[in-house]
Amino acid sequence: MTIIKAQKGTKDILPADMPVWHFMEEKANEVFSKYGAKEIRTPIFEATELFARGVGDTTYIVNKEMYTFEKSERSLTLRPENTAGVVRSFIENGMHRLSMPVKLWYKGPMFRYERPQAGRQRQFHQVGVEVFGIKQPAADAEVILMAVNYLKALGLNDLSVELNSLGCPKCRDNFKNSLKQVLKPYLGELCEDCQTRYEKNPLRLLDCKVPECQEIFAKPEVRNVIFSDFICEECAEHFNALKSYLDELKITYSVNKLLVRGLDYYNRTVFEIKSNNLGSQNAVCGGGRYDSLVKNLGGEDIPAIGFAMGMERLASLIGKIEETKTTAFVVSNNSAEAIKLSEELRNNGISCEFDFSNKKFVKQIEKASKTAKYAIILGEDELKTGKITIKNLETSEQKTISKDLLLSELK
RNA sequence: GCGCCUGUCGUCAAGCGGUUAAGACCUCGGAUUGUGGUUCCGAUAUGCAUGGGUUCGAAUCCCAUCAGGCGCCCCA
Repeated sequence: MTIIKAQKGTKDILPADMPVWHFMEEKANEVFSKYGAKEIRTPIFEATELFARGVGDTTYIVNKEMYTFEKSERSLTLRPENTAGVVRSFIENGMHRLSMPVKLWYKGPMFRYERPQAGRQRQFHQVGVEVFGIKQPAADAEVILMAVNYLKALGLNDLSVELNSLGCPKCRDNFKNSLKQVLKPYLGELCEDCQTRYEKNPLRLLDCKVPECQEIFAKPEVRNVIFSDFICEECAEHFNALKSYLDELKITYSVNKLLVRGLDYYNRTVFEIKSNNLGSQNAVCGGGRYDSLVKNLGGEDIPAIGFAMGMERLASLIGKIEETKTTAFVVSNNSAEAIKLSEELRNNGISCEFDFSNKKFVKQIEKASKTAKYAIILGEDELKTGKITIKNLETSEQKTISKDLLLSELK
């Protein structure tokens, strides 16, 4: 019999990992609620077309990394990210008629067919926020604030915020054109990837790491274009306003002109939060503004901005959190009495286990000391006298009391 | 999709061509038939990811496959 194993790039989240995951989930609810965000859960699979139109059919994710399958002549895809799904739901449920802003947060598994490595799995989890309906830069600031404060609530401080503005479609086109123009003479020298990027998505040229391409980008005339303030007056105003909000809020950030992000829907503000303790997959958070996505997916013309964080990456930064012990463990050789007493305690809100196999008391207490705070000893002596012995397993204090007093002892 | 490295019990590992496949933790049992976290004993791999090969002889060398790690790519 061959043993069936978890599929490549997937992982069990085991009981020992749960305290960290519960911590991340509880903090998400706690922090995002403070900003008025409500949780939303959208389906794990959607129409393939949603991602092609939403995320963008020239993106790496949509082209190479989607889990797509056919069912009843429909093409379905396991979601590689959740923004498209949330936007779909926003439109479908008529949320544009709610009073703006509509703030939604989510958590859940995402799927991308990639080569796994540290901090990168095929099934992974994201927690994220989407804010709809506000075009003013204060919304950008608030969204970044939500991300930063969530990370703070998790106790993560050694992080840096990077910021950029991609401009609006208009000024971005100008930038793309001047970029293409200045690179034209060097086209033959660029790497293969960059040659396709040149045609399909010139912005992505900026994050190429091939040394030869970097050399070309370092040439003064190319550099001048890359680092030029290409964005139009309105976009620049938006970006400046955002920066001054962040300055006033004492959020430290750095502007990274090369920050582009791989999803097509972004415009104006994009940002990333990175950790220095993660190896090469070091981005814990990525996000930005996507003012035309709602409209492009058939909804009203509603601006939006959001971010997503990789929960596995967060978990590895948080480290280990101890499992909580159950409160009581009933030590007894009388299963009938033990199960009755245990259930009574549980009905009063006290977590409790008991020994099923009538092992020796030594063994039972040993087990109790590993999993519980109190041993409740219900042996022959106690059964005869109608009393109960309670032992605090941390302090070794022990007393025999009448059964009615047990609950107040445990509270 | 590409490159480099790794694969011995549930876990961490020693072993580097001839060993009875160390050791530690966990688990289970006993010392201790009603008192734990210390101690002491004992049990637990005919097996070294899988399949081929080389050799008198392979966990040890070679090849393939699978899985994992890291980097590129990409991204959370």
